Amino acid sequence: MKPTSTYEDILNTGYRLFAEHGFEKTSMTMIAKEVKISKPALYYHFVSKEAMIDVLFDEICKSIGFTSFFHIPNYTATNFKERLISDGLNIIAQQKEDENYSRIMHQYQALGFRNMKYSQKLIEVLDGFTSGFAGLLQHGAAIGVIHDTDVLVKAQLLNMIISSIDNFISYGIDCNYEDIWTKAVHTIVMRVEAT
Amino acid sequence: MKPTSTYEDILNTGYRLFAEHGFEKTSMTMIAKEVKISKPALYYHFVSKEAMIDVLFDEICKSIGFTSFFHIPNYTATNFKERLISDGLNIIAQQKEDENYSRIMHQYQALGFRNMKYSQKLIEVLDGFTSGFAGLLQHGAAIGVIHDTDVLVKAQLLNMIISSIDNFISYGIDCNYEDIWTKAVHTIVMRVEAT
DNA sequence: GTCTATAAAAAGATAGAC
DNA sequence: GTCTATCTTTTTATAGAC
Repeated sequence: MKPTSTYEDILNTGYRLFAEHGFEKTSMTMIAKEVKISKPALYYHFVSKEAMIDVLFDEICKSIGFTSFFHIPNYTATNFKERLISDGLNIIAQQKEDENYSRIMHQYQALGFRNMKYSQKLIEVLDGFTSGFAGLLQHGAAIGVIHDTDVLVKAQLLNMIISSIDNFISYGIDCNYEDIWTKAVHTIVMRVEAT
Repeated sequence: MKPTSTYEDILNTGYRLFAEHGFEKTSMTMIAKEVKISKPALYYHFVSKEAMIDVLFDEICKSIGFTSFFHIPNYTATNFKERLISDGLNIIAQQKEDENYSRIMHQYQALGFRNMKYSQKLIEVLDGFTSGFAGLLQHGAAIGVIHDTDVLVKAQLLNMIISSIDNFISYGIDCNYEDIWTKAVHTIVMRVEAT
């Protein structure tokens, strides 16, 4: 999958430049110059600009599923709430760390409006979070720490809050996201407990 | 602001083509052809492609503020919850109606990563929704229909849910958004009332 | 695997006539 | 206000040598 070091170098540089300037405003010339190789050398590794964008997309999609952040078996009756909060905070921390991630994902989202091959995967990821949260809440109900009412809607609300926090961070809006997520978990999942 | 009919024609066509193909993939030639005028005629009305994109952005921003959807004076003790739900459903209905809107706004959001003149206005709109919801909840607390605890966080959560619903709709994800918003209002704002 | 040189197409924008 | 014709720049991509 990654035979040469140049190949990896190109992918990393492409990731950064595409995030910074967008797909259209990033030319193959720019990438070649940044990697310090010639344009034909670049085309030796990637048959076209689109192919490079697609490989990059596949690589990114590998690491952003629900199961990359939430491991249901780790959730017990005693740690359920704290674990849900901290795993969510983990996503937030990761988004804050790499701001190129949000930028490039917005590019793929825009591409998705015109090409289903992008939107399909993105929808899969989003749906994965909803069903992931639903499974997690179901598990919480099974071990008796939360109510089992409206599980799907609650899962969708959690997914939407996490998605929006990511979005707001990418805008550069300065909120106390940790506080928001914590309160969201309390409000949506733990409404029967004390405030 | 809109002297000629051709001018409006260009703006409407630009809105549609930019939404469908993106800013970069929509050339001035395409727009001219679609409006059935020549390219120089197009440049007579808009000094550059960027100027056209900017005018379009201003026009859109005029109509998407919090106050376009929520009118606090209309909220009374008896209709508070129902009004909050129905005004939100109104936004959802509007997003569903014009799918070009979400598409073009994503383009502006992508531009905002590289040019503050776009992100600033977008952030203003988002912040406007948060402070708008906060004012609305404060009003609700003043007339005694909801608790006045965590008003800002609740406002941010409502904003995030509405933003995400818009986002999910633009992805083409098929949920019962009306149900989600209704439950969100019940859960976040009305948690002391009966389910 | 990498290079120099170059093709081929398309973009934004303008000159100047009507 | 609108046109035909054209300029200038930049883009993706390739031919062919090393």
